[in-house]
Amino acid sequence: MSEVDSFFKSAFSVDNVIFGFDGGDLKVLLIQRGAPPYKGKWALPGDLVYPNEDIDTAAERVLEQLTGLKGVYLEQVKAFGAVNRHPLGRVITIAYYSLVKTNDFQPTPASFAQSAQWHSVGTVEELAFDHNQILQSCLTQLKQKVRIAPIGFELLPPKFTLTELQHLYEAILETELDKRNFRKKILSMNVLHDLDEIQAGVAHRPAKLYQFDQERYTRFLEEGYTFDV
Amino acid sequence: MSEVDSFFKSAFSVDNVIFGFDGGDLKVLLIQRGAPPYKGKWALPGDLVYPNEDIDTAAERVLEQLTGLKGVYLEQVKAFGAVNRHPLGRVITIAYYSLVKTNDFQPTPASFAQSAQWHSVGTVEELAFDHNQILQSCLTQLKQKVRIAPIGFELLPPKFTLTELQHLYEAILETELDKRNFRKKILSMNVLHDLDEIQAGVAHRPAKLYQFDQERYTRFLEEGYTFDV
DNA sequence: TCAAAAGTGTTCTTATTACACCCATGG
DNA sequence: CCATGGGTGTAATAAGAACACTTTTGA
Repeated sequence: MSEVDSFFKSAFSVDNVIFGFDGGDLKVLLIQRGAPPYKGKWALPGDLVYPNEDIDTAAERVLEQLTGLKGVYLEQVKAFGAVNRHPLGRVITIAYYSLVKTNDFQPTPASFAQSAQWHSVGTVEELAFDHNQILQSCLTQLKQKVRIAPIGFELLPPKFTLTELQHLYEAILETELDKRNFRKKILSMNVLHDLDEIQAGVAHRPAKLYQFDQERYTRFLEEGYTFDV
Repeated sequence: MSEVDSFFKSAFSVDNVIFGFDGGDLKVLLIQRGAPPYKGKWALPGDLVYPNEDIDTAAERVLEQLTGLKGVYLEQVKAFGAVNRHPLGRVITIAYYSLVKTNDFQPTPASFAQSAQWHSVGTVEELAFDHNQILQSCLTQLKQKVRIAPIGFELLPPKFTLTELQHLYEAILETELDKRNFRKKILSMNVLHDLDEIQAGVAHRPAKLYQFDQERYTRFLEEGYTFDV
């Protein structure tokens, strides 16, 4: 084997940390590996990148195979490339995270998985490969990003209450927020559209429903507006 | 060729955006390519990752070959993996940036380069591959990071004046800062050690010299301190 | 004595925090 | 009528922004 060939004796994969929110905890969608190595262990969904496929496309493909979803929020975090991270060869992986609405689909284990299941981020067990480390990096990045960009909405249904939004931020940031201050701040950003609708069928005063106003946000961005929770 | 083999018909490289500061502009160290493709064009220093080499190690190696420096600030940004980003095959690259003190070395073109030279970040010409895009990503990340972590000091000599530090921040953040407010803020963080020394040989009132106090910063971090310019 | 950059405080404005009660609904 | 979560305002404090003059040195 020539020297150049040996450089090409390696592969790359993508791993996708799919975040969801069930109203209480921040969740991550894990698969149980259906093939060695680490058969039976929980892991992040991922796959090798096809030779003629962009890495972003590969990440979208992994997401779609597992959830059926297209066009959801997806962001690359970084590459993981320790020599021995994969027991069967040299495989560098590119980590992504996605934000999905848990009600939009039922996870269907893709070819590479025995099963797929939501796990609370706070109580994730030991995962295959270096996936705990990857999850941690994605979580750190999400925490930062959610404060400076209006991406939290990606985890909520199109219509939501302010309390739901607050609980989402509390779950992601792992902190408690003051109800009045949170509402004041989020409403003062002017990117929520008051739908003039209220919850139905709840055993308490029904809350108003809001919607994220993407158009208005885009317009504000052009004027130099910054989102900042 | 089997299907599995075709997955392994690819390589990965690292590219390292080496930032420096000359007192005025933020600089980036570019090489002029000595071999095809893009022979003669300016590019980011980079190299293929050896089969038995961690990607971080590869980035350190590229840096050392070009500068002779070890142990300097180095941070991964992200991977670039469009199918056609490299004209000769499928090559994914992992982008890093480093912060160096320009006075510590003279760049020596490594084997892969005809020459190496500092360029002002603001006036970088068209580079080889997708390197303009990579540079842009690293710059964006540096801008964010420099505000929340005391890494600016990595670009300055061990002893520096507050005005030099301010000019550095102005160059990175592409903004003007108020002298009094900047000094108040940076001194209130208590991570600068006043050396009780002053500049010599300047045709104006000599400035006091300061040093970044890494130990004190580390101690503060443990107490939950956050750096924030 | 001039030019050039160093050094220094105060006021005003804005953002952040802390905090407690009444309201609407379903059971 | 009770339990549950929804909804609201103000005062105190802290952080950020704006701003001008005196000092020290070398030429």
